Parts: sequence; structure tokens; C-alpha cells
Amino acid sequence: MKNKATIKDIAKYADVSIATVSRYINQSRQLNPDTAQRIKAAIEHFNYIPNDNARALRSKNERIIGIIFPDISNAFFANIFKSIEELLFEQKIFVLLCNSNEDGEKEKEYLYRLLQKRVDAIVIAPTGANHELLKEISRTTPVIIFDRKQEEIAADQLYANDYTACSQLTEHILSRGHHQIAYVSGTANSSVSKYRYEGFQQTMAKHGLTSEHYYLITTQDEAACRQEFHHLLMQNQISAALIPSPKKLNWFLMERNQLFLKGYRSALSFAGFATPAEFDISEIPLTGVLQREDIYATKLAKIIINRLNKPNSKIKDVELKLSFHKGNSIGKYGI
Amino acid sequence: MKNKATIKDIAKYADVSIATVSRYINQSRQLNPDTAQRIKAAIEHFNYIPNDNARALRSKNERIIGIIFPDISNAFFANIFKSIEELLFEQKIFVLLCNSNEDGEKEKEYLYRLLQKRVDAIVIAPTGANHELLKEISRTTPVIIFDRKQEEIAADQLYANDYTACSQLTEHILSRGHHQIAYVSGTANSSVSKYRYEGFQQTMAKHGLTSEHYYLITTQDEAACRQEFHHLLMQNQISAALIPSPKKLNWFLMERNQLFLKGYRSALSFAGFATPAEFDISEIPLTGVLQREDIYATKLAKIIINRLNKPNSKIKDVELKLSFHKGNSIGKYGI
DNA sequence: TTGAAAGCGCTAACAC
DNA sequence: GTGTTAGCGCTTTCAA
Repeated sequence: MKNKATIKDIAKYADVSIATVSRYINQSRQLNPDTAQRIKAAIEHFNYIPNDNARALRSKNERIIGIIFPDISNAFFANIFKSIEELLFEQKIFVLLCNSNEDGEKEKEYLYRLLQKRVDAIVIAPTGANHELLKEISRTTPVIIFDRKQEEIAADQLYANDYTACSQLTEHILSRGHHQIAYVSGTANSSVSKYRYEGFQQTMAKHGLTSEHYYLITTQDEAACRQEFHHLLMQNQISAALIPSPKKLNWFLMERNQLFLKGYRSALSFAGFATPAEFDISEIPLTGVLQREDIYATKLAKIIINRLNKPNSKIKDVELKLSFHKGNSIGKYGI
Repeated sequence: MKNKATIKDIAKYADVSIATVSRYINQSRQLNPDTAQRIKAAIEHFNYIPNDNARALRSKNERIIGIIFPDISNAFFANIFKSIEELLFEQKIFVLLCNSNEDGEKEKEYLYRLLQKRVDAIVIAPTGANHELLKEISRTTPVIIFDRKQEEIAADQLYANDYTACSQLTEHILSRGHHQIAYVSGTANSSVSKYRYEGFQQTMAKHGLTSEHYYLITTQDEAACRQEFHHLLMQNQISAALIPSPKKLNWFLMERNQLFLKGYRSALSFAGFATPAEFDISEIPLTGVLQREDIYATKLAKIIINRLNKPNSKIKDVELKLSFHKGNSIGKYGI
């Protein structure tokens, strides 16, 4: 590939200095119409496109951020990305998208690489493995922690009221008479899973129900997890399942549909955390906590853009209040 | 945020020249162990991280590519991204992910911005609106055209045998006796949709079936499209539906499940193009063309990496041969 | 309104 | 082994 034209080529061709060309490009000063015309012609002649990196090196304004998500094929994160991308595009901000794959080492490596690229900010839904590193980075580079709250880090954070929401959901299940409950653990180590589980556990404890009264499913693997759901739907011991993750709830609904279509009607009640997609595909009105990606995305984009424009503004710590929808998927116990 | 340390700071602190620091960082030469030790200490003292942009400016090696996809929330593209990201990560290549949203203007703007960033390559599943621009860009920057073949552009291309695969699928439907068929159009303007439609249409024509013998659904909007599917499933005029897009096939399966669960058993046969996910969620073995994202991704990554390492190597034009799976979703006509 | 020159943070050729 | 120096492509004073 041949070398691209530089500002020098333009200057020489238009018979002006490079400073003048720069002024033309940035429209930072009035130029003699004649000069401007010559520069314009030169730019067209060479198909000149300014080098943004050289520009950034000089003027310290990258207009690039890095986003580290644990799993971009997870519809929740994919939808978040899509939504904020739109808002960032308008602000002429580029995104280096990184997939940590829930792997602490990979996440760490990405953090270093993003720092080398001198991104204007790092948005991250952290694995939890690099807590100290994030704390340190946040002292010199804007860090925005998304979805998974990190305690004791002085950075913008946006997360949900996971503890409370899950606690309320548990209360509801109990109020319908269920006392043998299956609980499906979320991603290991993530704060989201932790808080939701605490919400569940402590609410159970409040009602005198200990770990003997619930059945914990900790499998993360899709096939194995669906196998567990299968068993759950076929038996009668456990009367309700609490699935506090849209992705796993989706698997559950798939599994349930399969059985349903084969003619098996399970009596198992269920509830969980869901995005609009799961509410949509469930044929029975879902009882659960709705996580609207568009709301997350709008708030997240706002925080990002604000941080870039006002690097020294006060740190934001936003807890999204998720609302709890009462459907029919939790039946009255025994009926 | 305070300014980051530069190579100068390190040099001064370690009492060496910046060249020596550079050598230490790049391990490009043997250093006196003592000197190396002092530099190491200085780097730790300042928490120094080299500026990759300055480096790239000098040595012309960005190790960044741009990817423009039409819809990253589409599971097909999200999975492709996830898979190639893994391979690119190993090669220390960053990705600027751009969502064209099927919008030609936005795509055009992204193309210019990527050129300004001097990306090493542009990977694009084009809307089709910027054909000429792409042709021009491909003369100076490596362009890799994915999924949607663009005629007459001298760039690496990876796409599927859409015409043939869809033609075979149509043959199969006809061989089972169906002659009143619904065809669901894909994305407007995309070459994928075009070739698949031609495959369908010409195969129909070969059997003497013209546009009177099939019912075309062109809606792109999700709700409206599902509404159409609903009608289709409830009536008896049309006996088979051909849905040549995983995304829409997914909507179709959802709609079908809803009806099924409500007790309605539709006699409609159906087939389409599907990723493993759709094969998985369909309770009846699906008849259709399987699009394995992992295969696309592996080939795509290989092309990208090869192009970056050998910019002048011969242009690759790869047609993926999609295989056609015979399930049970196309019943024998009248049964 | 324009040009000359310094310099952003780094690499690489050349010298010692 | 290490330092000096030029320069990547651009912006931004400072002069004129």
C-alpha cells in the first residue's frame, strides 16, 4: 500500500506553509479565500485525510475510550453496547471493545493495553479479579465501573439495587407459600451475583429458612445448566425456582418450552431477573425484575460523556432502582 | 488527572538517555544489568506506561483495525465478534467496533473516521450504500469485506454460497410437494438477501412457478414481522415458509412457540437459514442451512491476520460452502 | 492573513 | 553499551 499524503504534501502543492493547512483543516482562523481554495484543491488532489494520531499526540485529545465487557455475545451487554455506541458516535468518540471473557488475566492485560493507547476513559464491567489495579488506574485515568459495583474505588459507578430487588423477589415467592426453592447462582465472583444471592439468603433467613430449605445450582456451563433445569421441571420436591440472571433465565425458558412442546406440563413456579427479551418470549406473564438495557445505556452514556467533558467533576455513584413485575409465573404453592 | 510520566522522566530519574530507556522497553538490545535495573526502578517509581500512539506514529504500526457491522445486537454478528476478538487479542490487535445500523450515511462517516485513525485494516459487512467509496479506500488501506459480497472490489472477501444454498433449500421444499410458499425478504439492499432471493426465485421459475405462486413478506420491523408470522401460522392457504435469515427465523420460532403453547397447532412447514442457536431452540428438528459463526470467525480472523502480516499478499476471495440440514420442519404437502 | 519554529512521546540511524 | 540527533504528522505560540 502506498504511503498516504501528509500535511507537508498539501502545503507544498498549495504553496503555503503547513501551519496554514492546519488552520484550514481545523477552521481555526479566517483564511484568504484564494489560499483556502488552493488548499482545498490540494486536499482533493491527494485524497488527503489528516492523521488523527499525530493530532492527538500534539493536542492530547484522543476521543477514544475502551470498554471491557465480560461477554459481548450476552444479549444484555450487546444491547448496552449498541445503545451507547449511538450516543458516543454523535460525540465523535470511538470505542475499543474488549471482551474479558470473565477472565481476570485477560482483563488485566487489556487494562494495560488500554493505558498504552492513552484512552480517555475505561468503561468496565469488572471480573473482580483486578480490584487493586482498578483502584490504582482510577487515580490517573477516568474509570467508569458498570453493572458490577466495586467497593472502595473512587470512580464513577453505575449498578443496580441487586440486593433489594432480589430480596423483594424472594419475599414474593415466600408470600405465595413456597418453601422449597431452587436458587441459580450467577457468574462466580461478580458482585452482582453476590448481592443478589445475599438478598435471597438473608430474606430466607429472616423467615427461618436455612440452606437446607433451598437447592443451589451453581453450574455455569450451558448444557449442564439446562440439564439441571430439565430435572427441576420434571420433579415435585421443589416448587419454585429463582433465576437471577437473564442469560440463565433464557436457558430455563428454552428448556421449559421444549418440555411443554413435548406435552409435559411442569408445575414448577419460577421468577428471575430478565431483560425485555425474556419477558417477551415467555408465554406466561413473567414474575421478575426487569432490566431495561436502554435505561442502563442512556445513564451510562451520560456518565461517560460527562466525565470526558468535565474530567474533574464530582464522581457519580448511581444505583439504578430496578422495578419488580408481578406476573403469573409464581403460582400459589400447592395449586 | 495529573499528566502521565514520559520516557524523559524515566531517563532523567535513571540517569540515562531516552534511547536507552526505549531499548529497555523494546528489549531491542542488550543492556548493562545495572542500567537495566535503574530503569526498571524508575519505571516502577513513576508507574510509567509507554505511549502507544507516539510509538505508532514513529514506527507505523498501529495494531488497530476497525470493524463495521450493521447490527452488533444481532447474535450472528455478536458471536462473530466474540470469536475473532479472541484470535486478534493473541496478536495484540485492537478493534474499534462500529455499528453502522444498516445506515449508509453513518457507515460513510465511520469509514472516514477510521481512515483518520490510520487503522491497519477495515473489516466491513457493508450496507451497500458506499460501494464506490469502498472501492477507492481499498486502493490505499486493506479492506476486508465480510458476509455481503461486493462485486468489482479488489479486496479480501469472505461470504457464503447464498444463491446455491437457498436454491437447494427451495428445491427441497418443492420436492415435498409445496407450491404455495411464503418467502421472507432479508435486509433491504444487502447482497446476501439479494442472492438468496435470486436462488429462491430462479428455482421457482425453473419449476414454472412465478410470483403468483408465492407470498412475499418484506417487513423489517420486528413487531410487524411477527404479526405476519402469526397470520401465516393461523391460515391454510400457504403450506410452507422460507425464512432465509437467522434473526427473522428466530422471531418466527418465538411466534410459533407462543401459539403452540396456547394450544394452537399450526400445519405450516418452514425452513430457513439458521445459526446453531436456532437449531437448538427449535423443538422440531429444523430443515435449513446452518451458519456456524465459529467457522466464519476462524476464516475471517485468518484473513485479517494474514493481511496485516503480509500487506502485499494475493487477495483472497473465499466462498463458504454452507451445508443444508434435512430435519422435519418441512412436512410432506397435505399431510 | 500567513510563516517559522518548537515540541507532543517515541524510535532508529549513526557515532563513540 | 550508550548517547546524540533527526524526525514521524501534526498543533500552537510567536512574529511579521
